[in-house]
Amino acid sequence: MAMPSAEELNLLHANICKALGDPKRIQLLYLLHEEPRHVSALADHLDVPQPTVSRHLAILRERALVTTERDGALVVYSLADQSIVAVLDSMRQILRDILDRQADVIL
Amino acid sequence: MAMPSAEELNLLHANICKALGDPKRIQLLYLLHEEPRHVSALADHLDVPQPTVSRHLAILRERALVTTERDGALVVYSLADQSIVAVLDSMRQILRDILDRQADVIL
DNA sequence: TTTAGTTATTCGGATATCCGAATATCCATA
DNA sequence: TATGGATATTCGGATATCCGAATAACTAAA
Repeated sequence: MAMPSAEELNLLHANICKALGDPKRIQLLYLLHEEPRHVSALADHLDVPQPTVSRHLAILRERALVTTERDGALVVYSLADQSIVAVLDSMRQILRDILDRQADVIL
Repeated sequence: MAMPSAEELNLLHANICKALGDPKRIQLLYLLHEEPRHVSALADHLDVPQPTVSRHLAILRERALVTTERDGALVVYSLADQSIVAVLDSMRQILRDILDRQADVIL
C-alpha cells in the first residue's frame, strides 16, 4: 500500500466512515478523547458488556483509529489521531444544521 | 425532534457516518461538490447502472445530505451543505496520516 | 394520448453486520 | 504452576445492506 490508487483510497475512506457508523463507537471515540482508558472502564461508561466493547474496539483498532498499550493486566486504548474528534464535531454541526432546516430525517 | 437527546443525536450522527460509508456515495458527494448534476450524469461519471445511483442518492437524500430540484425530465442533485466535503477531506487527511504511519489497515 | 427519455422503486439472493452467550487467551500474583 | 482478573475471540441467529434485473412512475413533446 505504498501508493494507493484513488479507488483504493475511496475504499479505505469508506471503511473509516463505516467504522464511525455506530453510536457506541462514536461514544468510544469521544470517551477516548477525554483521556486514554482501559477496556472495562469503557464498558462501564457505555453500560454494555465487555465483549461487546472489545469487538467495537477491535473495529476501531483494525482501522488504526485507536492504539493500545498494555499496563499490566489492563489494555489502555488511546486515540491514534486526536483530530478524528474534530471531524466528528464538524459532522455533528452539519447534523444540527440539517435538523434546524428540516425534521424528516431518518432515525 | 425539537430537542434530540444526546442518545438520539448519537444515533443520527452514526446514520450520517453510515451514509458516508460507501465508496460510491463518497464519490457522489465529491461530484456534487464540483457542481449540481442530474442522475444519469452521475451514473455516467461513476460508471454504474442508473438504478444503483438512484438508490445511493436516495440514501443521501433520506439523511438530508443532498437536495433535489426538477429540471424538466431531469432531477438535479446538489449538496445540501457544502461543508460535508470539508469533513470528507479532513477524514482523508487522517487516512493519509494513518497510511503513513502503518500499513496493516483493513481494506 | 401515445411515445421516448429520465428517474425511482421493488424483488431476490448474496453478503455483511450486529449482539448475546460461551469461551479462549493473556497477565500478574501467590 | 495454579488462580483470578482483564481482555479477546468465536459461534449462532437475527437483522441490515448490497447489487442486478425488471419494472413502475414521472415528464416533455409529438
